[in-house]
Amino acid sequence: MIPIHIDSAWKGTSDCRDCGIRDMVLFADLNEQDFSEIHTPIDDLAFTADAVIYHEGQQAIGLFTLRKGMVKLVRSTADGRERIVRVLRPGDVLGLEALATSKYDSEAVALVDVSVCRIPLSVLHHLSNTSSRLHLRLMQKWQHALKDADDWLADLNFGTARQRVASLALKMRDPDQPQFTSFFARDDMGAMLDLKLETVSREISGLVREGALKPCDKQGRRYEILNERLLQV
Amino acid sequence: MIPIHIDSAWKGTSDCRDCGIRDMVLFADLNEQDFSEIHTPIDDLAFTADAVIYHEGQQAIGLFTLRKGMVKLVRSTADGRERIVRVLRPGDVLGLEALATSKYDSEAVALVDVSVCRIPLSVLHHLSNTSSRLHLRLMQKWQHALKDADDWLADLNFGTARQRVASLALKMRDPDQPQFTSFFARDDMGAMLDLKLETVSREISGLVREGALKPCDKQGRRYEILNERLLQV
DNA sequence: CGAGCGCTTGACCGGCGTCAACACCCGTGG
DNA sequence: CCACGGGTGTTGACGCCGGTCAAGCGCTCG
Repeated sequence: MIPIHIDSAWKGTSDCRDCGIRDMVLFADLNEQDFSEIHTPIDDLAFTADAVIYHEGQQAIGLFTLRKGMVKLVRSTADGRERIVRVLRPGDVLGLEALATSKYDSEAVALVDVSVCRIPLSVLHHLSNTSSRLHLRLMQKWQHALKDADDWLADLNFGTARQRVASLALKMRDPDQPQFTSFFARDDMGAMLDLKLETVSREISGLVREGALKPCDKQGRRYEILNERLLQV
Repeated sequence: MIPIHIDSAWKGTSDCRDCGIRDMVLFADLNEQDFSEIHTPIDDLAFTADAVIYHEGQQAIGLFTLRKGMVKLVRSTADGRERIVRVLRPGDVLGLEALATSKYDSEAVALVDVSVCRIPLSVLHHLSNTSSRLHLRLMQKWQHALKDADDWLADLNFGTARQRVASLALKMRDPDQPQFTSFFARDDMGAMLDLKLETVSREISGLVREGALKPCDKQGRRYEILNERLLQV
C-alpha cells in the first residue's frame, strides 16, 4: 500500500456556528464574542480514500476536525515498517500535537472518502488565551486522544489473533447502527493489530463461520454483528 | 504480582522555586507573580517499590510530577489481564487526564522507590487561566504523553520477541549514563511487551550470550550495553 | 472480456507459549 | 552460623498459533 495521490479538494469556508456536528467539536462551547475573534477562515476540505492529509514530521499550518469518514494515523518504525497507531472517526481531532510543536508526529491517511475542516494554529493560539471555554474543550480532546491511544495498546494489541480481530470489530461499530461494524484492507488491519494479513483473513473467516459476523458487502469492509458475546472474548 | 501495600510517606511541602528538576517540570516557566497565586501547598510524597500511587477510575485530588524513580501505568483489560501501557521517568507527569475528567484513566504503581510531588487540581485550574506560561507547558506535557503512548505502541509492541526486548533496552537507557539500562521484573516486562516472562528471560539471555548486554547485578535489573548495534534490529 | 489487484485458503514451518524442573538470592528462624 | 523455604530468574522439552509461501478465486475496471 503506497498511497502517493494527494487528492484533496477545497470545499469552501465553514461557518462554525451552524456546523452539523458542532456539539462534538472543539468549538462546541464558543459564544458570539469568541467567534468574532476568529480572523482567519476555517477551510472545509475533502480527501479521497488513500489520500495523505499530512506527513510525519511535516510543518503544520493547522489542525483538523474530522467531519465524515475515517483516518488512520501511521508511524514508520526505525526499520521501515509501518504501524497504524490509531483510527480517528467523526468528531476526533487530527494533529493536536501541532499545537505544542507545530509539527505532526505521525502521518494521517484517509481510509475512505473523508471531509475535514482545517483550523489554523493562529486561531487556536489566539482563542485559547482568551476563551476558557475553548481551553477546557482542548483539554478534553487531549485527554480523549491519550485515552484512545492507551486503549489501542491495551485492547487491540493484546492476546490471540482471534481476540484482536474481535476487539477491532467491537471498536469499529457504527455509532448509529451498532449492529454493523467496519473493517479495512486486510494489510491495514494487520498493521493495526500486529498480525499478517493472512491471519486477519483467517480469523474473520472463522468468526463468520461460527456465526459471530455476517458480511454485508463483497469487499469485506462492512459486517453485521450477529452474536456479540462471541466477540467479547 | 499483587501489590496491596500502600507505602507512602509525606515528606513535607515543596518550594517549587528551587526544585532540583524545575527545568523539566510543569512550573518551569512560572514567575514570582504566578507563584504568589498558589494558595494550596504542594506536597512531597515518597512511595516504596510496588506501592500504588493511584487506582484506575479513582477520584483525583491532583496530579503528580515524578521527581525520582520509575512508575508503571497499568490498565486491566475486559477479561482481567493486566497490561502496562507506559513507564514514566523523572520529569514526567502522572495523571494529566485528571485535569479534564477528575479521574485517573489507569493505575500508577511505583516500579522502584519513588518520590513525587502532588499538585492539587485547584492550583492548576486557577493558574492555567491566569498564566499562559503554564498553559504552554501543559500543552507540551500533553503532547509528550501522547507521543510517548504512540511510541510504546509503535516501537515496543511490534515485531519479534527479540526486537521488542532490544527496543525496551534502548528505551530504558539511563539518561545520565547511556551505556546502562534498566530492566524490571520479568512478568512486568512481559506485560509491557506482550510476551510471556519465559520468553523475555530467554531473549535477555540470548542478548547477553551474543555480547549485546552484560548484567550488572544478580537480580537482572541493570545491564550494561556492550554493543548498541546488536540492539538496533 | 481479460488483466490485475485484493481476499481467501491450504500446506508447512518456526517462534513463542506452556508446563515443568532447577538455580539462585535472600529473609527467617532454629 | 547454617538450614530451610519462598520468591524470582533461567533453562529445557514439546506443542500450537501464527508467519511464510504459494495457489486460486472473485471483484472491479479498463
